[in-house]
Amino acid sequence: MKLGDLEREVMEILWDEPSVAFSVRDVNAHFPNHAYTTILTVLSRLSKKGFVVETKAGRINTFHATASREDYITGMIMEALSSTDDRQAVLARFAQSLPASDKSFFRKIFTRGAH
Amino acid sequence: MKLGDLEREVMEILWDEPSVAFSVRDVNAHFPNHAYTTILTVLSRLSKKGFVVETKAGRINTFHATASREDYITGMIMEALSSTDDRQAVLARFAQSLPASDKSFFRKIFTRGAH
DNA sequence: CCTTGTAAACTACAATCTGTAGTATTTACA
DNA sequence: TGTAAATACTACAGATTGTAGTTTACAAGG
Repeated sequence: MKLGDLEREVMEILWDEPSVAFSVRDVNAHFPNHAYTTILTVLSRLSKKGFVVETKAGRINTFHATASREDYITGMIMEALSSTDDRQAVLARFAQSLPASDKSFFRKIFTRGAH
Repeated sequence: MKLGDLEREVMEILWDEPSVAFSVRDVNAHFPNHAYTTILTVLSRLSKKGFVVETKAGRINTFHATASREDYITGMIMEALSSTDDRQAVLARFAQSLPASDKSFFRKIFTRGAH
């Protein structure tokens, strides 16, 4: 599922500290230009979309991300990849487009382990 | 830039035959359930978005994709990748998530060439 | 040249998504 | 039990997209 700009910005906050249970107020503290209820709405929608989990702690609801940023981004990449039936063409083009530092990182990953 | 469902379906037609100059009628032939003007609108929007080029051939406009499907998908992947400051974490997760066939394809790619 | 059929341009509209936030309601605690 | 804070509910506007009608242009044939 796709995220809007503000939704994504809120996720960034939660992703940065996966182990923290954020109250609406906590998140809102990062967005001084937005109303409390705006953040509340966004968090509710993120919950409905499955990106965050809402936990009742007393009368306060707290939120944390259900998956990591890496998972989310990887998911997007996989989704993009799945939209072709010529994966290798895409993978090749992708590999070619990477900056040298990413290439050497991949080289390390793929030359380790099973051959 | 993002494509809607129908926009994407139309692009698939053009991507499948990059060298063909499609008239609106040609494209519409692939979408019997859609009105001619619907396809015309979609192609115009794709043109405005830069995904297709419109060429006047006599009084008929023809369209072809400006980039390949591989380019488009690679672009989406790159965009996803650019949205983190920990590329390696994402790349590692990504590599790990690939099916074995993709992994071995990558292994081939990255063990060739400069070491 | 005038008609006619096709092509393109222009206009319109509804559904959905997202940002935005006010208002109403609940509830824990002092 | 009153009050402050938190949540739930409701609302709305702008952008995007699917959808297509209406209007205009125009080329070719009679």
